[in-house]
Amino acid sequence: MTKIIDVISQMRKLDGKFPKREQRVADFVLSNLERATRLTQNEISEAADVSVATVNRFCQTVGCEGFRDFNIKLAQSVAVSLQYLGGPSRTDSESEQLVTQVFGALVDTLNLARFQLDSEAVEQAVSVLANARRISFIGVGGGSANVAREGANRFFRLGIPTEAHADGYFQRMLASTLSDGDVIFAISASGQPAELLDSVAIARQYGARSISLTKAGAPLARSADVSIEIDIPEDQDIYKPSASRLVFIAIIDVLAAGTARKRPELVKEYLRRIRTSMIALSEDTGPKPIGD
Amino acid sequence: MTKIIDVISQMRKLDGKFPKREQRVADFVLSNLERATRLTQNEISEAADVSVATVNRFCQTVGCEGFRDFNIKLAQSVAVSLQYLGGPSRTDSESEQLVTQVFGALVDTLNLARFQLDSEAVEQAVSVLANARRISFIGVGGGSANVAREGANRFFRLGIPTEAHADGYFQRMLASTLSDGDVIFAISASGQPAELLDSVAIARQYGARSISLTKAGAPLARSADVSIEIDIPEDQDIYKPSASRLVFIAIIDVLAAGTARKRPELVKEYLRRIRTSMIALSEDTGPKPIGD
DNA sequence: TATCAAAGTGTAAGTAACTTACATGCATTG
DNA sequence: CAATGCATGTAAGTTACTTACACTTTGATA
Repeated sequence: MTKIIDVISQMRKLDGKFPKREQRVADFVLSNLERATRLTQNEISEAADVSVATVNRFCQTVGCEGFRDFNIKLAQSVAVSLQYLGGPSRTDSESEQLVTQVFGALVDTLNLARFQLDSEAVEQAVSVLANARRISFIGVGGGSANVAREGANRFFRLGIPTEAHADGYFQRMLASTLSDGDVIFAISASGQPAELLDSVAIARQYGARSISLTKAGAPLARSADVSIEIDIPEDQDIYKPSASRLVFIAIIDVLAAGTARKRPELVKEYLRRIRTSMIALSEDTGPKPIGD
Repeated sequence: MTKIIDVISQMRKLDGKFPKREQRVADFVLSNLERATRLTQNEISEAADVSVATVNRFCQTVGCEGFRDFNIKLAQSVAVSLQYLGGPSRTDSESEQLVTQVFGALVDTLNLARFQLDSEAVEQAVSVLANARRISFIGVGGGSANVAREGANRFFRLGIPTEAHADGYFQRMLASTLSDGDVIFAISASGQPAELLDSVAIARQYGARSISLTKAGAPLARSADVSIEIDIPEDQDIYKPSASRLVFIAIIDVLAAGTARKRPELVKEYLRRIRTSMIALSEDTGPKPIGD
C-alpha cells in the first residue's frame, strides 16, 4: 500500500529551489493551504499569475503525477496538519482543544504500542487462552483492576469461565487453587506489586499457565510463562490522564478477537445464548456486540 | 475555522437508508475506503456495477456538491482516520494482521468519535463536574459498569468523592439520597436500561445534577441535564470486540482532564498525597501517573 | 387489482477540467 | 556571438464530471 506522501513538507523542502514561475505557485499554495484545496488548476494558475501548464509542472516537481493527484494529496496533508497544528487562525474553543489533545494523545499512544507488540507473544497468549479451562484475571490499583475486570468481561462471552479480582490476599489464595489447564492473567502498569508476583508464582507452582500484561522489563514480565510487554512513555502533564490502561484494554481486545477466531462455532453459540437472555430487556437485538 | 465534514461517518449514518443502487456504491466505498480515494467516478461506477449518474447522486446524497467535492472530502476523512496506520504489508503474520485490524478499528473509531463530540456538551459537563460535591457513576452490564468504575477511578484523584455502582437496586436507592451539589453520571452503550433511567429521574427529583454518556438519541440521553451522545456504528464482525467502551473511556479522560484544569492547585495537592501514600509500595515514585 | 404519482435509475449529450505536444524565449557557456 | 538547454506559454487533445431527459420501479389509493 502507498503511504500518504506529505506534499506540504515536500513543498517546504523544495521551497526556493523551484524554477522562477513554479516558485510563484509554491508561494501561493503555501500561504493559502486550506483555500488551495478547493481551487481548480485553472484558478490557481490565475491566482499565481502563471499558465496552467506551469501549475501542472509544479505538481510533478513536488512528486505527484499531475494536478489531480496533487490536489488530493494536498487535501489530505491539510486535513491531517490542521488537526494537530492548531494553526494560528484556528478559533477552536477551549473544550475543542481539550478533546483534540486527549484524543490525539490516545491515538498516538495506541499507535506507538502497536509497533511494540511482540506478535509472537500475542500468538502464544492466544493459544494459551484458547485452550484454557478457566481464566483468572488479577490486577491491583484502580486502573489495572479495571482492566482485569474488562478482561473477564470479554472472555466469558467466548464461553470460557472467567473471573477478575483486585484483592491481593484473595488473589494469592485463589492462585493456590489453580492447576493444570487453568490460566492466571496478571495485569499491572508498573509490574511491581508483590500481590501479583506472589500469585503468579503460586499458580505456576501448581501447574497453571501464566500470562502477564505489563511494562517492559518489569519483574512481573519475567515471572510469567507468556509475557506481553509494553513500554509507554507517560505524559509529563500530570493533568493529562495516562493512556496506558487504554492500551491495555486494546491489547485485551486483540487477544479476545484472536481467541474468538480459534473457536468460531462455539463462540457463535455462546453469543447467541447471551443475546437471547437479553431479548426481554432491550428492543434492539440485532447482530450487534452484546452487553451494555 | 472550516470544519472538515466527515463523509465517512456521514456514510455510516446513512448506511442502509440509501436507495438500492446508491447503497451498492456505499457498500463498495465503505469497504474500500482507501482505494476509493484514488478511483475516478467512472471506475467506482464500474466496481459497484451502477451508472456514473448514480455515483454522482450518491455523492450529493451524502452532502457533497458532486463527485469532485466528495472525492476530496473522502480523501481527507481517510487521511485523518488512517494517519497513523502504515498499511499492513503482505508479509504480516496472522497475529500481526490481527493486531493491525483491532488497533486500526480502534483508532478509526476514536477519530470518528472525536468529530461527533459536541464541545458545548463537554464544556457543560466539565463545569458540572468541577463543581460537584460528589459524583456517583452508574452503569449496568459488564462494559458500561467497567466504564463507570473507570470514571470513579479517574475523578477521585482530583479530590472529588466518587463511587461507582453496577447494581440496579442499589443505584435507585443511592439516587434517592443525592441532593443539590451532587452529580449522577449514567453510562450506557444502549441508553435503554430502566435502572439508569429510573436512577437519573430519582436523582433529579431530589435536586442532583445529571450527566449521561450514551448513544445518540437514546432515552437516557433525553433524560439527563447534560448529555454526551455518540453514535458508533458497531462492526458487523461479531468476533471483533466493540470499540464503543474504549471511546467512552476516552471521553471520560477528556472530562477528567478538563476538570483537572479547572482546579489545578487542588489537584496537584491530591496527587501529591496519593503518591506519598504509595512510596512504601513501589520503587518508582517519579512524576508519573499514579496508581497501577 | 388497476392506476397514478413519486422516487429511482440509466443513457447520452454537454461542459468543465486536466494533460500533453510543441513553439518560443531566455540564460548560460564555450 | 552562437549554440545549447532549460523554462514557459499556447493551444489542441483527452479525460472526467455534470445534467437533462426518458424509462422503470415502487408504493399508495380507489
